[in-house]
Parts: sequence; structure tokens; C-alpha cells
Amino acid sequence: MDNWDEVRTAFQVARLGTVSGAAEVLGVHHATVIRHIDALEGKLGVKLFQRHARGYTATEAGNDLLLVAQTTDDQFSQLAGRLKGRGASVTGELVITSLATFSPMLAPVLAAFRAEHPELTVRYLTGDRLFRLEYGEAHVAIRAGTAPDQPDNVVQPFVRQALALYASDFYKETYGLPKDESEFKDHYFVGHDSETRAPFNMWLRETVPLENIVYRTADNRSNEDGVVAGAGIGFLPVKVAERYSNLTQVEPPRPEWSAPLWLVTHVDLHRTAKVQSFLTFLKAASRDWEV
Amino acid sequence: MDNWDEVRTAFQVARLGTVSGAAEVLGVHHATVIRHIDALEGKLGVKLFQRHARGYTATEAGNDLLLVAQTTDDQFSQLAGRLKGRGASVTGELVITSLATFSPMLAPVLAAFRAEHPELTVRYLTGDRLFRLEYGEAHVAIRAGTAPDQPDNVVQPFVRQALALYASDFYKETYGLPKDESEFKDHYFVGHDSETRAPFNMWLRETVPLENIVYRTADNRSNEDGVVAGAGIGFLPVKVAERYSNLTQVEPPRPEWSAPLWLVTHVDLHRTAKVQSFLTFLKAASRDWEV
DNA sequence: CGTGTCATGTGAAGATTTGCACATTGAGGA
DNA sequence: TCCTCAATGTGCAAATCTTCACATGACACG
Repeated sequence: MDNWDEVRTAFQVARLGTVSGAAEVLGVHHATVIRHIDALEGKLGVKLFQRHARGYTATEAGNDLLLVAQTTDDQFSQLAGRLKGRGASVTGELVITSLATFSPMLAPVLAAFRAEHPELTVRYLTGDRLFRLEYGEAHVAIRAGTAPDQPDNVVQPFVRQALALYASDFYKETYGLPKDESEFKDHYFVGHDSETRAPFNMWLRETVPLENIVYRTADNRSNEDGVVAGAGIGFLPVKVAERYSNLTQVEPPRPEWSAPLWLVTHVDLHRTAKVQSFLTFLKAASRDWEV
Repeated sequence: MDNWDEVRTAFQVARLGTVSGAAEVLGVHHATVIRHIDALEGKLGVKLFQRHARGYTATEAGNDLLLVAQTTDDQFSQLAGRLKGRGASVTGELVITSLATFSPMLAPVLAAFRAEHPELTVRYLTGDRLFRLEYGEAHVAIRAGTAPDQPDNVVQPFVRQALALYASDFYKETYGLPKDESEFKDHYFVGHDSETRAPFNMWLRETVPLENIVYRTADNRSNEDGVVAGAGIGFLPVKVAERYSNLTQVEPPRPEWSAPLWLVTHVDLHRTAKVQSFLTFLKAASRDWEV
């Protein structure tokens, strides 16, 4: 049974009783229908129809095929309906991935977007490794740093995340606050353990003596926790810092601290209504994230 | 969804994850597979797969299709198995048609044949109208008279049914029996109401004065009942007469009385194991029906 | 870091399928 | 019984689909 189209042809013949009728429904010439039937009967070694001048009547075998093919036809029709609708509607899954840092900013947006589209399930993936759009692991990725240039990816510039230096109440009470950059050498800082290419991190290592970076972490979340706990002065996204009442802004955000963010989608999915709809929504929601 | 083969191609790609793998399974070139997928996606307006250098991964839509097509594939495989087996095995229905006259002879044969093939259902059709093999109404027909010459029918000579003249005990006691043909004019007969072309009927009308045919019937069964009831002397198949203990053979069977019988099958079904098997069985069982 | 392997993608030639025209054949009605 | 109509069936040309050949890109393994 290695030719489903012939089954489909036989199905229409069995259903309508004539080759001509089936040919019209299928949109092909009646000779084609005859050849399909002959080929199928030859391969199966069974007569599916009795030929007579008024048309084709199904044998037992033909009726058996009719039943099976009828359900197949129904299921394919339903499938086609689902799939066609899916292309134009915002349903099913929407998979977003980003660095864990952006979770606090993204979560409200995702929640609001999902509220607008009740049939949508949002999957938000953050993790150590980069999730790969090429393998269909996500629909939309938010990436930091230099613009990714994967060939099959559609890259759009996103906001530059506003970053500022913060100190907690505990730090302020224990060490006081620096008046300006010149006093940084007398203060303690929270920073990344490894040398990352993030602009704010590079700025910190140039500006502050290495020995003053006393609390070093491997990920952004721990970094945040360190600042909030008062282990030192540290960089936090403005949007993140706003969530804490015990933080004081030591220095206001500067453009040179923030890395550009990129919205990345796979070219195969970029045009779908679901992705486009989300991208529009996300851009609107992120207008006030800029520096 | 007007091309089931493309669905089948997409199914294999979704199942195996690569175009090349699907192409090998399907026995076609990988370029063909790519074009099928492209065509299907174009028609549905949905991306079914995400393309990357290591193969194709199914999107949600692709996975949906995979599920539907998997069940279709299973059902088609089962169907093919059933149909292929059916051509070579004696199962399902066997539909026989004949004039009602032959029912007494045929019934034991059909019963014995069915006993040999437990999976067989026998449908024995007798009725006023001729059942038509061309429309698939029966697999095998037993016909009397001149050889049918429908073009799509396979006609084989069958037995000549042995016919004899019988009288019941009641008739014998009331009117006595004729010594030979010359005394027929003093006896009463049972015959057909209309002039049929059956040889025995024509012989009767030539040999016996019309006014002596006092019990005339429209069908063979009533004719039989008339003879058994003693309404007159009449023709009965030997095999039928044997079933009655109160009948006396007035004249032994003659070849010229009996019409040839024909076994007729439709050319499309003639070669099937089921029909061939039955024809062989029927011929073997009917060896002693001859004149 | 280079190289081999395995995957997809695309233009042109070739093969199969399809469409067309016409022949043929029963079925039904006047 | 003849005539008409609607169906199936077949040879041949055309169109479509498939294959081939080659380019390209990504990953794994020394």
C-alpha cells in the first residue's frame, strides 16, 4: 500500500459508483481514475470493483476499502481545518527563551499576552544552555550581546536594557555610599566571577580595583541576591531594582553600560500570526525599558 | 487536503526527522520529498517542519499531522493485509443465485461447502427477477436455457437436470397410471400456465391434448405442489421427486426433456480463489444429477 | 583547527503520469 | 426494435513530476 492517492481515487469511485463522477470530484480525467484503479487492484491482487456499462460497483474488498478510506478522508479534512486555522490564529504553544536575567521583565508581558489569547499555552525556557531556534526548541528568543547571525534566523533589534548601580539599605548603613566615581575605590562591589563581554561588567573591571569586587557570582540571579543582601554595590536592571524597596540607586543608568538586546525568530515561524502577534505585543510593552 | 501522497511523505519525514531518511523509506529521491513538503506547507499555509542542517523537526502542526497520518498508515496496512489475503482465501461472502427450482439440489451443496470453509457466509438468492452479475449482486449464477452471452460473463456448461414424469399415490388410486405414452390422452396433467421454452414443457404441449392439462401453475414450486397433491401427472426433477415417498415415476428421465444448465460468473470475480473453489466443489457434487 | 561525512537545496534532463480524442458498449425510452 | 445518452476503455501527445548532478552548510572527530 505505497500510494495513498490511488486509495483516495478508489475511495471516490466506491463512494460515487462511477469513474466519471469520481474523476469530476477529484478534478482529473476519467482515464486517470481508471488507471489508478487498475494499478491498485494489480498491486493488491484483488478486484475492488465490478465494471459494467453503468459504472463501477464495489466488491466486498471495495466496500472494505471504502470504509477505511472514508474515515481517513474525514480525519484528513479535520486535520486540514485545524492546521489552516492554526496558521492564522494565536493558539497552541508559544515558546519563548531568554537568559534567566530577563525573566522578571518578561513574565508580566507573557502573562498579559496569554490573557489576551486564552487558547494559548506559554512555555518560557531559561537555562544554562542556549535553546536553539533551528531545532524548533522555541519560537522567539531574546538574546543579548552582539547581533546573532545565524542564517535561518530573523534578527530584530530590541531594547537596550537600562542598568544602574544599586546598594541595599544594609550596605548603606554599614559602609555609606560613594559620592561619585572617584570614591569607588573605597567601596565593595558585587560582580561576575568570570570576565564576561557584557559592557557593564567590562566597565566595572576597568573602573573598580579588582580587589574591591568582593562578592563574585556565576549567574545573574545570584548577583542580584548579593546586591539585595548588601554584599556590595552592583549592577541591576532598573526594572528589577524597582521591585525591591530596600535598594538605593548609587549611579543612574548609562547607555554605555547596557548591551543591545535582540529579538530572534526562526525564519520558518517568523511569518506566522502567532509569532508576529507576540512580537508586536512585546515591542509595545517594552517601550519604557530603554535607557 | 487533495493529495494524500504528500501527507504520506510528510508523515515519514515527521517520523524519521530527516528528508533523506524519508526518501529512502519511500523509495524516492530526496528532492522529491522536499518538494512534497513545500507543496503541502504551501497549500495548508502552515509550516510543518523547521529546516536545519541536521534534518527536519516537526512543528506543532507537523506533530499533529504525524499523529493523524500514523493511524492512517496503520489502517492502510491492515486493509492491505486483509485485501491481499482475501484474494487467495475463501472467506467473506459467497453469493449464489439461481431459479428457485434448483434450491432443493443446491441447498445441500451450499451447506457442505460452507462446512468446509467456516469463515464463509453463504447468501443464496432466488427471486422473480434475475439477479445481475454485472452489478455485483452475485458471484455465481446457475442459469437454465440457452447459453447466456453477456460479454463480461464467464459461462460454463453445467449438468442437464434429469426430469421425469411423476404421479402421486392419490392420483394413482383415483385415476390409475398410463401404461405408456399412448394412454396419456386419457390422463390429467400438471403443467405450466404459460408457454415456456423449457423443453419438457414444449414436449408436454405437443404430446398431451391441451384440455388434459387441467392444473396449470405459474411457477415451478406450485407445479411441484400440484403433482404431489395428485392434481395430475407432471414433470419433476428426479432429485426433487426422491424427497417424496408418495410419488411414482410414470416415465423415466429422457435427455430431450431436460434443458442444459449453465454456470455463470462475472469475469472480474471468476479468477478468485473463492469462486474457483466453489465451482470445483459444485461440479464434483453434481456428477450424479445428470440424465 | 582542518577535514570528512551527512544533511538540505536547486537547476536541467529524463521518465512517468496525465489529458485529449475517439471508439465502444450497454441501458432506457419512444 | 431502434435511437439516444451516458458510461467505460485505449492510443498518442503533452505536461508534470522525478531524478540526477552538484552546491552548500553544519557537526563530529582527530
